[in-house]
Amino acid sequence: MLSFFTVDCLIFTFHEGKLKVLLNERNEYPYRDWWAMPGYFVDKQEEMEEAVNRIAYEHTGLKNIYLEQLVAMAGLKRHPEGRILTVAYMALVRYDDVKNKVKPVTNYMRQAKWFDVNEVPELAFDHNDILKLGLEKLKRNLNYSTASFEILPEKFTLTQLQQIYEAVLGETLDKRNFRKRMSNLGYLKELDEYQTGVSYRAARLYKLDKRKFLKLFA
Amino acid sequence: MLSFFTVDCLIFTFHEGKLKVLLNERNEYPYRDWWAMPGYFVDKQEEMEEAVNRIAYEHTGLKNIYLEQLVAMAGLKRHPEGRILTVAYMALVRYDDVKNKVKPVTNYMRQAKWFDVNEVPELAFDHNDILKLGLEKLKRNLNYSTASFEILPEKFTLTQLQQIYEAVLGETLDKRNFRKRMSNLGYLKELDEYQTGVSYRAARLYKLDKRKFLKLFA
DNA sequence: ACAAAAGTGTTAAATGTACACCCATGT
DNA sequence: ACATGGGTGTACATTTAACACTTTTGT
Repeated sequence: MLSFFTVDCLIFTFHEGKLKVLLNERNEYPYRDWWAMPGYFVDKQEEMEEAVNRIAYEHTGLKNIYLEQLVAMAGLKRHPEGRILTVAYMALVRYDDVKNKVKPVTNYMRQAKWFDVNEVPELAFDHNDILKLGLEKLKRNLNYSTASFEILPEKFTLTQLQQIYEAVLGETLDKRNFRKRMSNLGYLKELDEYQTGVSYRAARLYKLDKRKFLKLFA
Repeated sequence: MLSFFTVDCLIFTFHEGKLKVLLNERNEYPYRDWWAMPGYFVDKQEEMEEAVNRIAYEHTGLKNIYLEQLVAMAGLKRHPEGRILTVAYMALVRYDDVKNKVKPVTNYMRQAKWFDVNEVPELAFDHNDILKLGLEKLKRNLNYSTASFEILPEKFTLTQLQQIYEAVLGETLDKRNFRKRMSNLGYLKELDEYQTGVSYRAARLYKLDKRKFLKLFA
């Protein structure tokens, strides 16, 4: 039994130095054939947080991702069949965990595909607005959240971390100052491991020290 | 014609050195006789932003206040008659503008009253949770928003400004450092006017220089 | 040997923090 | 004269910002 509101999922990842967002090609009216954020109706007897996880899974194949509320949209004209309120959620996933798994398990959606955030087409409903709000939130919280670490491989190089900062902030940063700042934060664990498979000097790998991070913000 | 979701308004002000929140005593079931945030059903053909302004007015008498979206709540048990989704908004008003005007114009609510944020009773629905989220948002944004200036008289003393910072952050601040920091921001206009009606040395008044503030954050 | 990215320090400026006393006003 | 809050400066520590070259590795 369907409820009278929907949830939408704004799912970001990071791959090849670019910030990406996961979109579905719709197979259902309205907006059939358009690209849209994964989203659907919440069931009558289902908590919204359960629904958003279920729907993320059904439309993308991704499980156990951490979704955080972003905004509610209720414009009278946002949906052609009359006002359908939607609550948008936002999540960050590691590309390596999911690269082969982004495939809808319902046929409401034809496919799921990663788009560079700078190359997103015109989307269904008000989804371009939601994306914009999501990017702003990402930017606001960059320094106070583990967002960058949820989106990177568990072991990452400082250059990868810097690329995320640059992609999210939309500006380039000084390498030395960036590294100094990150070390001073004290929650990066320097590993005795190095990148492999690159044709140049392999970079050292780092991990987030979650304990220290939490201590800092509690 | 009523819609199937509500909006709630979290309205803050500042008076006598304290941060206050505006609550209604309910005259309707459910939660008749309880205190609650001003809130009600959105009309079917009404934009949510219009609704929140209308409802704020009907339940408190306040007009033309700037409300910003805070969070959507949709717990299955939040409303005794089944899930009613609500979108909570947040506003800041000047006590001097409104002190004699907080009076409901509907009889859904018996009265509207300012509560010290530290002395709020158990509220209807999940309104205590919403209040907590609102206070956190206030704190997060304190340095990047005009919140403190919307809540103060247009002409204010530095001590009043400091009291807001202290109330919102929940800690005391050093007077000299606070004043130095505020002057350095460059968007306070020092007036040639002074407090009146106090039985001690009258403090100089200041205004927010909106132009300079906007330049700084755009 | 070349291409590609990794890695590394210093200096100057700006900002933040700790701290205590005299001043002006109304009663 | 006293009670009350208004108003002020200095020294030190920390953080930020600008800036360029050498090292390592794979091909």
